[in-house]
Amino acid sequence: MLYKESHILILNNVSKFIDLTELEKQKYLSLLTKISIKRKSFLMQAGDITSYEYFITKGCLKVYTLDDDGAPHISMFAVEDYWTGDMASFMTKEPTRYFIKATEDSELLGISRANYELLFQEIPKFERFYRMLYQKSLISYIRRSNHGISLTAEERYIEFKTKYPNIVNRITQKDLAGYIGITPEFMSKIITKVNRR
Amino acid sequence: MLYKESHILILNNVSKFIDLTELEKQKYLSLLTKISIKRKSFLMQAGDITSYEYFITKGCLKVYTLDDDGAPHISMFAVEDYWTGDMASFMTKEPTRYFIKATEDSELLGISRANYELLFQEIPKFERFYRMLYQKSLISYIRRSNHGISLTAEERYIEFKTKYPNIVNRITQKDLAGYIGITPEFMSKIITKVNRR
DNA sequence: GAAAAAAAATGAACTAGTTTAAGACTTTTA
DNA sequence: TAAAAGTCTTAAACTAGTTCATTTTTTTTC
Repeated sequence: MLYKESHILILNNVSKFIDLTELEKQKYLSLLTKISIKRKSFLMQAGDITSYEYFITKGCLKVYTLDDDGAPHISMFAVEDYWTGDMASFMTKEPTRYFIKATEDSELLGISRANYELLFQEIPKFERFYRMLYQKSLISYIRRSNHGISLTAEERYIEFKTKYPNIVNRITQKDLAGYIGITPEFMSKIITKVNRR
Repeated sequence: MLYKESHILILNNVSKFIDLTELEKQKYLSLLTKISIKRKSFLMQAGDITSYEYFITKGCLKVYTLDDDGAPHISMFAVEDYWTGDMASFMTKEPTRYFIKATEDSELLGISRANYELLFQEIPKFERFYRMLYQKSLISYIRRSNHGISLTAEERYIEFKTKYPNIVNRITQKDLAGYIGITPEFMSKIITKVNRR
């Protein structure tokens, strides 16, 4: 069977953890919705109740909250082969506190809450897939939550650059500051300092 | 069937997400190892390759790393009804960077790597249990990793006190500082300031 | 229950990161 | 392609949090 490029990407992602038969692949793909989104538009805004989780097949999006002073705090950049969304709102049906905005024209595959539940009934192997996906994410978020309180801003910047060299060049310095957790002004100083070496 | 108190605790924890038959319960319990650990002794030290994940049935433990200057950074306090361990080392068999030390005499139930894998074969429902457990943990670690970079130390302290009122009284101010990500001296100042209100 | 060890409080001098403001540079839009 | 909007840089004054040193209080140990 010949698949579209975006479908190949998501099937490869799934195959990192579980094997699917041709029939299961087709069933799985039938539960997904293709979404195109223009640069600068929103996939989600604070207050929304989100009914989808998303897999990025093309582009880049930023996931962030706004604090009381209106300053953005970026929790992740989602690029090709990443999953994103607000799991808390997806699970509890409570309004999200997140904004998700495309920083490039992007293409996603979404799975709705209903289809997510259906998926486990139809192909129980997906419990394993998500168990392993969440386990892996958990390891990196535990790491990140420790680094947020134990590393200096400069150390966090160097870590980000090393870990995601491909993402650094696709985002603005201002957004990077929002991810590292500092002001754009101080981000500018750090970058000047680190590059001077 | 009559169960030991510690077994009731862990079965209740599991039943938050999945239902087990009597036979499955007994099978599950047979895969667990009971561990007793004295205050001030280590469940795990940096460099160990950990082969267990742990459920706490009694007591309190702190999970932490030491930075280059030897300062401790506490990533969680594990009390009754919590799961702990180093998932990264448990999964990859690489040496851990964590220490886990009992702050009270404690009792745990451990599941070995071999039995963890066996569990999924014998009772596939456990894929679902761990999928949901990890999903829930993920939500709170995403939150924590954002708060680490976006809140002040005082705000993080107030959040911790509100979220875990039962834990605050069981740990030292010094350990709390290690969790909040500040020095014990500054922790002391914050507590004096907040309590003065 | 006394001695030792660890934790907590306090203060002064310091550093990492913020705020505000202004000018230069780059990207977007009409 | 010019104007507008947004991003980046620099610098001075400020604040949150650290470091170091000392004293007091609490907990542990024998």
